[in-house]
Amino acid sequence: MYVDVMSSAALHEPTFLILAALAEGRKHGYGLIAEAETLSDGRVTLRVATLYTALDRLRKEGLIAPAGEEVIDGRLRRYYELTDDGAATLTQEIARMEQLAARATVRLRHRPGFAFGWGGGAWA
Amino acid sequence: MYVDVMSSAALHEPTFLILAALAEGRKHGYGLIAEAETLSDGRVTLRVATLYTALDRLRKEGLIAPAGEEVIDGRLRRYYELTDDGAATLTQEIARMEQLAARATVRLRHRPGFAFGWGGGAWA
DNA sequence: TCAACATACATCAGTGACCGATACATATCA
DNA sequence: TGATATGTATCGGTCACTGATGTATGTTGA
Repeated sequence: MYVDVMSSAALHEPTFLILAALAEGRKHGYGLIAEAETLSDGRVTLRVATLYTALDRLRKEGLIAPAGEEVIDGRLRRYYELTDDGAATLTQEIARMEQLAARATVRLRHRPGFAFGWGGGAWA
Repeated sequence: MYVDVMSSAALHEPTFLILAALAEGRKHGYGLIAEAETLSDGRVTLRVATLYTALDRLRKEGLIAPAGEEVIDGRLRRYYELTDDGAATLTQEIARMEQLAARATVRLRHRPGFAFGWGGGAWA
């Protein structure tokens, strides 16, 4: 299998959400859309075009793999699951995000004219 | 000024690095390339084409602003700085990344067949 | 009963951020 | 003097994402 081990290209958000959603276990297309919405607190709605092209691409890259088909209520479901390579990539991506977030936070605190209320910020 | 407050589109890595690099204070083009390289541990080299198109776009969006020009050793330097909107966007993006990273981590731990050694992982 | 809606699959053409290549100018170094 | 580093900037190509569209079945409500 051909795996670009040294790839450092950051995952786009929809792609990340697909891998993260599959981390729990196998899911089918529409299940992934629902899970991505949950993961992002409703911020991101996976579009079908994005989903199916991403699914195809990730399968070719060996990050996910088909995991059976079922017919539920007369409707076909195609399942996918994370491969070990996919889990490794996701792990790497999480580490990248955490490190960048941490470093950006430090720099923001050092910002000249740093203020606690910069207008429009919601601290929940 | 027109600001898309509810924008939920994730920043791409180069764009994020530019904003994060500017969080410390004003910087010029080549300074940003160096800072982005530092921030990403040498993983990401900002390309000039990416840099200048992003600088233009971010300026139009009001996230950064020109912050003076200088001539050092006969070479022109154009400086940029974060606007308050830019700092707010960066803050929001950091929160998004941290939340997604945390949630993805939880799901990965619940992964069926979860193993500690999945091949190729470097725990430093 | 039949139209509207939800579930579930899929494709096509357009957009926009990113990137390799290229260009120009000045300073330094071998 | 030719290569390398710093500094600016543009052009055309690639590719992930997206809006629109298509097909099919099951459910819900007037």
